[in-house]
Amino acid sequence: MGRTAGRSPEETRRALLKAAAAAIGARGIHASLDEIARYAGVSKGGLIYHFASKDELIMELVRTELATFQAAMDAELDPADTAPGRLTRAYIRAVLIPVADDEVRASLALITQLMSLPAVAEVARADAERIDAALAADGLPESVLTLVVAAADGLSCTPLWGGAVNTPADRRLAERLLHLTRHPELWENLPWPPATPEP
Amino acid sequence: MGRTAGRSPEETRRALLKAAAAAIGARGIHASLDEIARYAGVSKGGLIYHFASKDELIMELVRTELATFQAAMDAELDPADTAPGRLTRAYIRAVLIPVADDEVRASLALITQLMSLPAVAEVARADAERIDAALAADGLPESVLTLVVAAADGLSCTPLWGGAVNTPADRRLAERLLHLTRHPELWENLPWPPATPEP
DNA sequence: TGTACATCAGTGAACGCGCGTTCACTGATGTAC
DNA sequence: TGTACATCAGTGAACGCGCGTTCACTGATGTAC
Repeated sequence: MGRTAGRSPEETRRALLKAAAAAIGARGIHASLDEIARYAGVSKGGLIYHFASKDELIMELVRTELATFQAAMDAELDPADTAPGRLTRAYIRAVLIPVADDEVRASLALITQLMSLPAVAEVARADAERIDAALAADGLPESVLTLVVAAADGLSCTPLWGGAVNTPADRRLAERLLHLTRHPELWENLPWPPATPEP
Repeated sequence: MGRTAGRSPEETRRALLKAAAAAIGARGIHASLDEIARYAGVSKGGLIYHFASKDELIMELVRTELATFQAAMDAELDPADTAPGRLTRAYIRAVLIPVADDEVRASLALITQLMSLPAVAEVARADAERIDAALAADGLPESVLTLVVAAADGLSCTPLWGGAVNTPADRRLAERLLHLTRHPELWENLPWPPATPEP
């Protein structure tokens, strides 16, 4: 059989990426090409027509995932917000975007699966470095930025160990983190003990 | 050849687990049994004598990793510290134990590799639930516990995305988190805006 | 507007290789007498 | 204290299966004239 009627090649390609995300998230990085292809409604050969190798398919999947997070951050960036910390606020909101538990878990499962390939880890590392640099230039005091980013990251990676996500306590913490980005002096002016000197 | 002189079976077994941790951490969950066995100085058959299947080897590795973290927490538990939050302080110290960057990264790489197997994820989830329950009963106000645990988790999972670990800013944040567990009112009494009502 | 032809978007069988598992065998160690 | 025998702690070859990749082939689509 030749070209399947009723679907453009681009749609087939997107279906393959979506099937790859679902299969790899659910069954691990060793989900077979046959499985992925069948899930997208094509043969293994059809998959290989669009992505010359499994590596190519996976790298393309990674690029779309990273782009999706960047798009989420852009969407959370408030044009009316010009105060210091605006990017950090977008980051917190994007990281903690309230979606279904299962979705968060599936997305994390996919990412951890993908990260097991060194080539993927390298691409992700470069992307993380870019975001870190942008956050560092966002105008917040370092101590508050460190706290707020660490806490947001911590909330978002909890499901990695199987914990619950987006509990009421989590949401209240998120609110407070956002508040701190607008009033960093609250954190900085707490009566901290003197820092222990570096050895 | 029969039993290799100069090493007890228990030592061989431990060497195999150590080799498995190194190989899986470095080359992923698909590190071959042959590779692991050779690294421990035995044949593939010798490995299978100690662990009947790859699954059994991996599950044993998981159990030792979880036990190692529990032991680290126990070691950080200060017997002289009887104030509320003592367990939480041990948790923070255990999670952020200052070791070499490479070690942290290797350990996280191993864990994420292992977590890709559903059976492992289930065991880890149960263990995380047990620790969460213990922390919840540690006598700290929920809001402070949520903040402190999230921030500690966030600091410790940063290398997952390739970030730097244990920077001066990180260490200062860790000090402050520990301080907050002793003075939770500092956090609670900040002038927070009223919580947004649940929809 | 039909038609010939090139290219696109696949199919499905076959290949080959890596790897987990099985198995027959063996030298060292422990133990009963 | 020597000796026979069972068991332990392995070796290394072979098997078989899953899976990524290759390849010959094909019907649908696009395009020049």
